[in-house]
Amino acid sequence: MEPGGRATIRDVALRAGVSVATVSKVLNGRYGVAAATAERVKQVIEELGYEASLVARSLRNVSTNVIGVLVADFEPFSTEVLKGAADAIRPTGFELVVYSAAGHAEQHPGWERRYLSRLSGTLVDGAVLVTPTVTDLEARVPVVTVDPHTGPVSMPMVDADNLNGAKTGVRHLLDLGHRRIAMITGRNDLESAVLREHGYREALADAGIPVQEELVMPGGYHPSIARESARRLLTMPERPTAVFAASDLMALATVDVARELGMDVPGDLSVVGFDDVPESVRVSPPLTTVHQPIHDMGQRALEMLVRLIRGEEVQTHVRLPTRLVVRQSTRAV
Amino acid sequence: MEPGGRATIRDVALRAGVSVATVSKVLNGRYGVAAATAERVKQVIEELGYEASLVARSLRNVSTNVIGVLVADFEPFSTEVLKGAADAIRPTGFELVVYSAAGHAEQHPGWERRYLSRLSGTLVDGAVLVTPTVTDLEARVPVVTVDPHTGPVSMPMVDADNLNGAKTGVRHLLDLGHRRIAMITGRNDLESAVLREHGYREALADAGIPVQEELVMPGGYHPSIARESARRLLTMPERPTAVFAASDLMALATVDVARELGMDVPGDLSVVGFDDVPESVRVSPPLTTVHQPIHDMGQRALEMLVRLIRGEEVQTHVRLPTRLVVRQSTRAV
DNA sequence: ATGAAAGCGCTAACAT
DNA sequence: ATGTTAGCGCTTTCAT
Repeated sequence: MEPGGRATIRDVALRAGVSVATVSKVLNGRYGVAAATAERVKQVIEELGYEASLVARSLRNVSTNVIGVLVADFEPFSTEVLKGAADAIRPTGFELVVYSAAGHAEQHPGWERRYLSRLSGTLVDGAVLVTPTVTDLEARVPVVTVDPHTGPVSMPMVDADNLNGAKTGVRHLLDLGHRRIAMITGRNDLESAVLREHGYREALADAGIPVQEELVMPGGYHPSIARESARRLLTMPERPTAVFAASDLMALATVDVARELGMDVPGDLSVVGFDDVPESVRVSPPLTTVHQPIHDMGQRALEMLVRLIRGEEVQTHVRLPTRLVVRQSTRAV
Repeated sequence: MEPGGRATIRDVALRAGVSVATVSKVLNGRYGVAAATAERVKQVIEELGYEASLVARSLRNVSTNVIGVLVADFEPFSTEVLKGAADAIRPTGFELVVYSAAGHAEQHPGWERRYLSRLSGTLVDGAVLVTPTVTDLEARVPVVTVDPHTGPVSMPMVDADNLNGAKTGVRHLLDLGHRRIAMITGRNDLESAVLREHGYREALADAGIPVQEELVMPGGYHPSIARESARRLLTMPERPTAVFAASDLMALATVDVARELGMDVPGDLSVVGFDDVPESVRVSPPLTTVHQPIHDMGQRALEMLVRLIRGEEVQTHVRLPTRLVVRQSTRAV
């Protein structure tokens, strides 16, 4: 063992005067080692601060006792899922490794397939995929997805009730007397975004108000695109009195634009967001928005995964309720 | 290759009618492969959706192009560090794996040593340790620590200016005319907590006010312990008019206790926290607190690590400034 | 009770 | 240009 280097099982074996096989047995509590020998080996392990390499071990073993969470990036949504997953993993005895494309995901669509391929069968016993773009992966380990994109979803999934969340948000505006309600949409390739738009349309339909297509503008979940759309909406001859945005960040952009145009929120314009990100409460006025139980989604996904790994049955689709949080960006007309 | 299973390099070799060595060469862009052969191999790789196992590869290679972040758990502090690290890693081309003890850390002090041992020399080229309890690890890869515990720190580290942050917080109370200022401290084994207490003492000393030891109470960074201390402080015959808590969560606990005792914050009691966690703005009244640039700490730590991996020089200790955020939990006496 | 040896998937030095 | 082989650190038969 080089100075400063990591001790390997061979270093331990050498120093204890036994074979690596014996050390391995001690390590894994297998039978067939004399008490005295085991004791000596343990002592050397202690001295050397030896710890078996996760990599070598998992190359050899079928199971690793490690669960993987794959994320495209660390942003508010994925980190919140992570917290939920961490809470759920505690009692299970599994350990957690999170693997991130670190923003290279856009350049490589299908990152989840590649990552899963790189990790499964070796490093992890199962994986949680957060907002994957590919939804019909086959892996040699169980996989659960959280808030996947559109497409045929062949994997167990956890998502929020985007449809009813959107309906509730729009109905809130309706209840306040708004009739000209615009929407800034998300990305069409995201199942959640599509459902939020459906919710908007259904809420209006339920109220007997025809959807005016010119009031439905793209936002792409991008503040800059949302700004553009907000500007066009708010400078229309007959402008809307309320805007429902498919995400908080887009709602916030809308508030900004309204301000720039000299309007007061909620005085001249009511705005409802979606997600309930931390920022939504830090801004002024605090944003009325539809809360997504992101933490719980992470928790449930992990629980499902563990059941799957243990060979138990699971519900293939868990949909968690959303709820409206009324703050101060909405007001009666 | 079993159906549904992962393809290995052998499957690719077999199907392309070449040796595994050739496939490996194609995979790594090495010379010595005929264009036609390379083409065929690439096609098979495509067909099979083959991706080299990270584990097998890193067992063999010295370098893996992966950076590890080791955290005891996913909580607000560590996830914020993660976001910073993710932002910093983007331009570097490294990928990120986060390994978590998932709450088993308390039971196994020295988790960072074990984890580092399990990962270094194999899975990762370097590691960032978030709030490690052990500060003098030697690993075979570069390591940078974020906000480490007390002790001889032999590794490069990033932390916040806890001393001046605390001084600023206390001085703010002093400026508001407070004289009986209590403190609820953190954990003595944490360098940051010790410095916060020093800052409190220095600020008082600078103002010519002797520290009254009965006003310095333990909080252990634990809301429940903080509650106990707050209760004792606030029921003293000559109770303090202000409390400086070493963390927001303890400050919030103090506010709760004050309420239970029928006091108004900030009317009857001013409270200053430390950290500026998201909750501090969600509560009522929003908390005056000392902001820690956690995101930047993660970013800087990762940048340092990459330099270290590349064999460049780094500053061994980076201390980032804190700043006071005045909200509504403080008022002049 | 102990150890020798094979092999997990991969890369690289060394044949051919 | 291609293949053979050794070996990374570990676990697990299978001998002894």
